[in-house]
Amino acid sequence: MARSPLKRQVNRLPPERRISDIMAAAKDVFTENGYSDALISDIAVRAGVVEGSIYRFFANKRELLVKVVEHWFEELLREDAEQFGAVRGVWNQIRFLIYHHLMSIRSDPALSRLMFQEIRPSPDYRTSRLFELNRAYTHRLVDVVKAGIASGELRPDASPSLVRDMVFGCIEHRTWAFLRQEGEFDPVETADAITNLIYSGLAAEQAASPAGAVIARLEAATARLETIAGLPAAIEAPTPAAPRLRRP
Amino acid sequence: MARSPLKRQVNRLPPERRISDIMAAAKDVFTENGYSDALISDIAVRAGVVEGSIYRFFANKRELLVKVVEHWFEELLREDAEQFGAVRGVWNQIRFLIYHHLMSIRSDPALSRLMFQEIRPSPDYRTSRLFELNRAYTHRLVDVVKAGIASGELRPDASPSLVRDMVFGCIEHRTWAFLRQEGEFDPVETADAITNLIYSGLAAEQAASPAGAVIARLEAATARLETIAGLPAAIEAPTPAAPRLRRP
DNA sequence: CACGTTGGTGAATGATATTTATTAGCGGCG
DNA sequence: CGCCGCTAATAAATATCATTCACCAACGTG
Repeated sequence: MARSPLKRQVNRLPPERRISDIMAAAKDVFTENGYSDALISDIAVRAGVVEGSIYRFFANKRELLVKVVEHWFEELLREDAEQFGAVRGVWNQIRFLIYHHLMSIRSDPALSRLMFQEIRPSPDYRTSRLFELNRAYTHRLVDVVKAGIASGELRPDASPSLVRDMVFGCIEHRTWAFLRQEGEFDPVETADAITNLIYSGLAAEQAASPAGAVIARLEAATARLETIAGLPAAIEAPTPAAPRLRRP
Repeated sequence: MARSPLKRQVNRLPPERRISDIMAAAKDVFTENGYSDALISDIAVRAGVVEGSIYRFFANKRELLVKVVEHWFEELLREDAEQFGAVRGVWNQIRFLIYHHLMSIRSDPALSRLMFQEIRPSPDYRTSRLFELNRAYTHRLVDVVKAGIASGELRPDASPSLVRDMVFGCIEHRTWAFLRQEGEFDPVETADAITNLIYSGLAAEQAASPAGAVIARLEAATARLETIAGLPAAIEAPTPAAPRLRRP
């Protein structure tokens, strides 16, 4: 119980300086080792403080991680926002958003990784500041799509939120290999490919698949799905749900 | 040092029985608490064994998780595979794969979550059995798209792997809210919406945006991207990269 | 029925995040 | 100018788990 009366050295620095030192050290250690293999003791050493001091500024290891990622994401949003403001035209804007999301992943893969794989899965994410930031970030695409629909450039029956999920989901799937530090990708080329696909869809020219035939196939598919998957009767077979054809 | 010579009870059961007991208990504890908050001691109690016994069958906590998820995923593949074999037609097959991925997530959200958010991100995932299984699972869509291109039903310039990323990425993004146990989704409706969007794309009718105008917009976008994003000179501006129009 | 072997046991160990008792140094006040 | 209380930093203690290990119950074998 009795503690030896050791001489101790005290490191007195302005609090902002300490906080930014700790966050900088934490960023390095987290990105090098991942969250669970990052040691508080390691962060403390690199920040030039003692372990206990970290808990004076951050409630626990997880809050430290969140603060580090928040800081990065805020920077990202700030610089991105002013550039986006200068882009005109629906098509142009969609392409820009895709391109920049790819760039942000490529520019700091380790932090993107922490964001997508460590923070977003956590149960309290929805109530966090990062959730709001990310929401605002991706919502720009929703707004662009809505504007495009309003102006008649995009299909009126498209779901803006589905487009958002498709675009950002696609980007993340595409970059997963890269996030594991394996391989490279070209943001411009990738952005163009994604934009192109989301723009034109997968179907061949009308000539190759006449409307009637497609709808017939779809109806067959619907019927079969019910049989094969054993859908409970409560869930209705989809109403026509036909792929909207160019010329109905 | 000396251990007290306590009487101890020994639980002698066929090894397969013990293993399946442990895996069942582990599945429950992992899905209830998530990986890092799951306690080995808790798993041991529920399986009716002692902590040390778990390490007789599984090298460590992580291997136990992997085995649990592998088991689930194998079941999933088995039943899915025979159903898929009965589906005919490109369009039909794409819709089926989307629908079934949605169903698998909805049927066991907690296990899907462990697979996508705990296992897939890990660094050694690429060399694991689950990686191979998942690869085979998603590769079916790649094959379907290739076949569709060969038969002329799908655009010949579509990238099959990009379609795969777009579809599975979209599904996962869409179901994230659900994975956090908040909200519901209707697999049939969702599958139809996704299939529809990937099929027809986002662009409005040709009539509404004549080819010339779209290409002009695209070229403007390309030029602007270089300026705004400060692309290094080494990365070339994308070649026309025009959205392939229905009637070039 | 002695005896080696297998596999199960539960306590010990080790690694870390977090807490706490204690003190260094600053600033206000006599 | 010096004492004193207060705040913030410190280093050691504690708590929490995963993992290991020394020991022994049961089974099979000769």
